[in-house]
Amino acid sequence: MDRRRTNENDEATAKERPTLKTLAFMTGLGVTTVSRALKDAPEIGAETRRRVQLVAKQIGYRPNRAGVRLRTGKTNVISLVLNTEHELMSFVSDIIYGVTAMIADTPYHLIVTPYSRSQDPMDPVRYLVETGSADGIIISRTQPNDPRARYLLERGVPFATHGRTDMGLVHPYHDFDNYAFANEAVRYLAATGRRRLALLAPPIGLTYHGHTVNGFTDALSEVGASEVAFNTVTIDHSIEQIRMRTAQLMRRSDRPDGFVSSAAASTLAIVAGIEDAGLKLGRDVDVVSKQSSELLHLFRRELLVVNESFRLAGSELARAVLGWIGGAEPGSLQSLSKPGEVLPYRG
Amino acid sequence: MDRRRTNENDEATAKERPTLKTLAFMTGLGVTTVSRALKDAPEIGAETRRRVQLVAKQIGYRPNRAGVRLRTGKTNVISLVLNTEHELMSFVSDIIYGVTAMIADTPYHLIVTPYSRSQDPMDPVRYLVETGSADGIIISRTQPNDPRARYLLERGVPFATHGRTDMGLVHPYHDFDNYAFANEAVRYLAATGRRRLALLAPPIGLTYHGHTVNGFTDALSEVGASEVAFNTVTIDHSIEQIRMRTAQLMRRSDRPDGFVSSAAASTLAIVAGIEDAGLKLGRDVDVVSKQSSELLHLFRRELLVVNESFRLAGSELARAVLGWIGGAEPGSLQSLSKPGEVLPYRG
DNA sequence: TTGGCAACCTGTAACGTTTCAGTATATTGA
DNA sequence: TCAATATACTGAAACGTTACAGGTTGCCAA
Repeated sequence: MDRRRTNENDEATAKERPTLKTLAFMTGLGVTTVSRALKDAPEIGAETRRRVQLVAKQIGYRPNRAGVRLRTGKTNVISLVLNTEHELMSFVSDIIYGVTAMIADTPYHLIVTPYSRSQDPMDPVRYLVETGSADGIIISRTQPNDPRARYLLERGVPFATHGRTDMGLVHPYHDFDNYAFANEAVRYLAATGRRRLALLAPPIGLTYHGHTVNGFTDALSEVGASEVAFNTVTIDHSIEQIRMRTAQLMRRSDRPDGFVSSAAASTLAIVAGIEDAGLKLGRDVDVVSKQSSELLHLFRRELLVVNESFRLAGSELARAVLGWIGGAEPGSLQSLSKPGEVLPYRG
Repeated sequence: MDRRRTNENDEATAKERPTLKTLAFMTGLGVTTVSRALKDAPEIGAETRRRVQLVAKQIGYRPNRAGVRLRTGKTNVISLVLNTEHELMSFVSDIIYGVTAMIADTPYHLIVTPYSRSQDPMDPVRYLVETGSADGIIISRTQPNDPRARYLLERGVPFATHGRTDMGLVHPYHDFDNYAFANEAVRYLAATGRRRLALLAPPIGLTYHGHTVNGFTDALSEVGASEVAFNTVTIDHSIEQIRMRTAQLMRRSDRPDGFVSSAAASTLAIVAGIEDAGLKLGRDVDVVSKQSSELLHLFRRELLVVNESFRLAGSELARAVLGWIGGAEPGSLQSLSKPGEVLPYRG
């Protein structure tokens, strides 16, 4: 069916959505002039410009996205690429809010492009590039040698990564300083007398796994504490698995007296495992955990927390992508968020 | 700048993305024929049809979204409208996954359209409709008399609501049976001897506030238990406020011995408040709570939970919207999800 | 007066798609 | 044999936008 408007002439009191043609008719100008006037082109007279813009505002003109996109290739879309199995709930929610807050006053829309375990993480990225579905892309779960980043750089598609790469290539990113987090967590535990520490790390393969492990081990040797290996699970594992492994670990004679945990949900599992083994948090063992919302202290007061804002990450990532689209240098669009102090429960 | 391709003729080994014109050249047919062949139009010869489709698949032809959208008005977009202040974290994450899972094998993209406290909830909906930005809309935080639903029905825009309305108008929805939830929660508590119950309800104004309250009060009179008013806070309030109000309540002599809570995060606050008052969960008071992920039992084993799947909600809402777009009767696209049993901690 | 030039404006074409109104060829009915 | 009809295909136009290549004025210098 053809959805063409019934009033072929735009003279009728247009109930239809106004277009450049409508504006051209109303102002008595050509569509070209109207188009340029709306973008403040210098070859349009100042008075005409103001007049066109006034009328446009009055009748609520909004450029047709499909028209612009077809003609220019510009989609005015940012895509957030998410793994549907392994992203943290709080991550998804907060990063979306961060991104949408940043693009709120722009013409950009946010589309969410998912991929699942069964798929190559490259799939959604390739899809977006090949179909020209977005002007900019945000990817998470960044790897040291990340084929997605490499591919996007090759294609010249603006993007930003949540987490850094380590390929000698320059691109926008936002990252939380997980080295500092793990380092400070260890120091804090050591300062309270804990000497045998275990780390529940991010999944191997992601860049911040390395950062976290390095921060952890560096601090261990600096404070003279030792590590109790706990690398059969990562924060990608299920609650049940982490809990079971923790309980297992805590029943050994060489059990740790301190944990550093990279994710809040995993921390719930660690604590459950500790208690399964009949031990008591705060007495037998301390746990320092990252969290993105203020829930862990409700869970157990004895927990020690470090806050990481995913909302900030979302905003920064969106800012970076928009900046790149706007012509800024990719190298100038990198940010690293420092962890705050390790926080015990405050009254 | 004009981004027109350098090879004006499509004869060159097209490094560019193939279009109908490319296919037309390769098959020796006209673009019209190609277009129709791809949609299995009956007036195209069976052999030609197969040939075109084969070539299209071979070279990876994908219709240009902007072209289709400009010509037909079809956007192939579903928009999820979210409140950035009050949606639950788990809700956002799971509903997005549910929706994306359902639209994965369709040409649809999901865009997230946010609105904040300061805005009229109608704003994003009006924006979407006026700019024709989506073929279908999913809205949450549904009200008994919901102006968004009324508006979308008037405009004939396909949509589905998370939660029901009560305006005598028929439209697709998915809802969790919160009446049954509250009812069964009360019965369970009563069966364990609890007699003075408090309800932490959804925010007044949303339809499921009424459902929940009704299920609660109906069950109260059926089992002969009494209500302890707890309506100074709702699940929209902050953790701190709920906690404080709970503690306040629990210090009164006529304190409740059972709670029904409509959201997991709020339950954490309730428990904290209970403990602030020096009381013990499971001994002095029991709490039945909805949850959307299996975390509450890690938090306190004594909690009693009822599961609500937001992922299911996302899938069902997407299915409903797609169904409406596909021409199904709105009235046939309604679903109500029954709560499972109240679950105590299982070893 | 005229040529040159700046300032301001305009028509046409094109992006990729679908619909409309055909055309050409083969097939049928009488 | 010829017209009517069915089958298979096609060109042109249009959706709304922007880039290109102009077109008019009016003014100034020569």
